[in-house]
Amino acid sequence: MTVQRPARRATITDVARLAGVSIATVSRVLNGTAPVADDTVQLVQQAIEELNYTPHAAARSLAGRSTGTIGLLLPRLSGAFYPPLIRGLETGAKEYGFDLLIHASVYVPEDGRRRPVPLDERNTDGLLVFTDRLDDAEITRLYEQGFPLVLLYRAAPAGLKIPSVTVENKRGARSLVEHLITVHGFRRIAYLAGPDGNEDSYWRELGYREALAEHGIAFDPDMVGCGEFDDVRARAVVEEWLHRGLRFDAIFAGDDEAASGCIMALRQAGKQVPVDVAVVGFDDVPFARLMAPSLTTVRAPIETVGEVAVHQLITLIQGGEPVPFTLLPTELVIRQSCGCR
Amino acid sequence: MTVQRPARRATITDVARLAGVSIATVSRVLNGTAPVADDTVQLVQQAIEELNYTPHAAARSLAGRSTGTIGLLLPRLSGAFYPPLIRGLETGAKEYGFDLLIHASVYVPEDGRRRPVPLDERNTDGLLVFTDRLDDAEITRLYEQGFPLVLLYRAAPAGLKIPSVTVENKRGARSLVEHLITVHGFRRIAYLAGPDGNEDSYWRELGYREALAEHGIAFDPDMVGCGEFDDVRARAVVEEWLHRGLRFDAIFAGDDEAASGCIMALRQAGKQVPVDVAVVGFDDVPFARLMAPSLTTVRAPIETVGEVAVHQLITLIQGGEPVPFTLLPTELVIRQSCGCR
DNA sequence: TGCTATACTGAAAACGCTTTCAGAAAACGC
DNA sequence: GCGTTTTCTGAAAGCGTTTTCAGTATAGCA
Repeated sequence: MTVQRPARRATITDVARLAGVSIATVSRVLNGTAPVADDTVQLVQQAIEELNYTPHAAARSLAGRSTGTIGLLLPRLSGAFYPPLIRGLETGAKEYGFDLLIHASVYVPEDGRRRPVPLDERNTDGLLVFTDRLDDAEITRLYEQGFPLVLLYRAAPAGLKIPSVTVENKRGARSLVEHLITVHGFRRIAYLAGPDGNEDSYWRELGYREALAEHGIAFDPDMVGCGEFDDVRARAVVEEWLHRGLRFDAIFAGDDEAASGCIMALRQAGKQVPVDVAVVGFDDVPFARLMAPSLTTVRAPIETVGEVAVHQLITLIQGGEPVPFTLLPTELVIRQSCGCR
Repeated sequence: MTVQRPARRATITDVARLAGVSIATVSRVLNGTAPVADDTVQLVQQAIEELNYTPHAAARSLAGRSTGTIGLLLPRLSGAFYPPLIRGLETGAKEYGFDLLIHASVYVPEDGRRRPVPLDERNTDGLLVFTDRLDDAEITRLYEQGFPLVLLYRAAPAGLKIPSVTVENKRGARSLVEHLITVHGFRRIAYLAGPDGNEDSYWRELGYREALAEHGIAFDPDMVGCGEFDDVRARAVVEEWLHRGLRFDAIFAGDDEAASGCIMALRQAGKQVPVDVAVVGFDDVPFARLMAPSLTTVRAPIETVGEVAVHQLITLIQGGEPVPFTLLPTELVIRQSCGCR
């Protein structure tokens, strides 16, 4: 019976002492980096078991080993869009035995100076970058250092060969708006853009404009507002439109989240969707089919994006050659909010 | 013009050299742990600026400083339930200038041995524990070590004074089921439990049973299935019930996620909600009001749970006295899926 | 049998930081 | 002007790992 130690976490030294070997040996059995005699392995493993030892991640990464962890940088985590993405990432990470550490950068650089991101080359083996907060300078630095990076829903800064994975935004948006025009005969279609500088939004707007042009409808800047892919923002914009007396027979809400905001605003104002005005979204998040009316949207394979991204990242980490650019197909999903059926 | 260094990250030594001081001094201006002459501070800050230096978190935590980070341990991250929770946590963390690192433990201890959790006392200042994966032994160890811990939606293991925050599950469930009974006259009400061992589920079932008993309805074990708070699981269970010919006029789905699964199963089978069978959920996640039919449920202040939890944790971190147990009130939200209006 | 390659092991340096200790310089009190 | 604080600073130890280097047995081979 040994005396009860203070509940201090066991270190490699404790293990070594208990097993009667040097810490170097313990490290070796831990990592399998050099041959160790079977008996010794036994001893060490017993000691590890007994002390309930786990290596100190910080120390390990300090000493320059891999961390077995990949990081995800997000602007935020609220919204129906993220769960499927995360699920895809989890699936991918799990498959390769990596841990996923997530940082939602809630910080706005209010005081002018941006706070350092707590996830970087020193505590992860690679980074998935979704946020546009991480500026190009930081990305460039990491890239030049050879640190594995994969970009989600955004293209690499000019000149950098960083793999990125995204979806066919333009094509999806275009077919969606074309449906509105050709099937339902709508001509006054409003668009709710995403956050400023958002690439998804940029391409979706392009698809929207192309569809308009294709069918001889003039683009009217008054018909585009900024819903920021957010339900409350979108709601406010639509309320403002209504208040202003803007006429439209359909709204392409930018994404599903914003679509739900539109519907709430319209309902509040006594308008029926889709008979008075049609509303369509983008993404096909899980609740889209459950909404009243069920939402016509574009299915973006969000979960697949996650899986592919992790796959690319881990390929990179393991020294392989990743696919530089992945564009996942989108698919029109006709339900009722456009006026069908 | 200095020669372009390899894109190696600057260390404290680089800063010290550039500023012409010792690393100790740099550390001091960084942390304000001892008085430093104004001129020296200037010099050091200039050097930091120039080298774009950020301290190495791992090294810092190794050397025994606080990390400015709190960790969140979750079983998973997919599902409509999490976004509001996370939003609350983010709000709270931001308020105190802490970073939030999230680990969704996707790992099942398949090979018998549980993998170490990558978030612990060595890389965070405190931990929010949601998952039931983290076993009592580990919790106990951390607790005895004096490490700040707050439990979400679960009570502390016997004897440990760990603050926990949760919602009035029993009361909410009870009033929900009573509504079904007294207002709509339902007698055959099925219940979909959550994952095994889940405390929320335990209390909700208790509320369900109490309501039944109160109104002289016998509890029938055949009428409870396991939906695991998951839409696809719930859907499967309801399909199986239908297949088996189980009779029920209402389903209390355990949570909103499961409720949406129920509705899909029923719709698939040609049953109308709520005229053929009523469905009610729990949580009032954002999409509940948008569903068709809109979901009668119990509003659990998920976001508030997050905020309160962070608050408690940070109180603990800063050496204060936290509230040992917080029980947030729930509120019945009547919509249409129960048959009202 | 003697020599060499191989299996195994430990000492010690290194990773980037914080902190203690002690010393030097400046300020203060009389 | 002299002792005594106080302010400021640097050297060095230590945090828990990995890894290099230098061994010492042991096995293999002629």
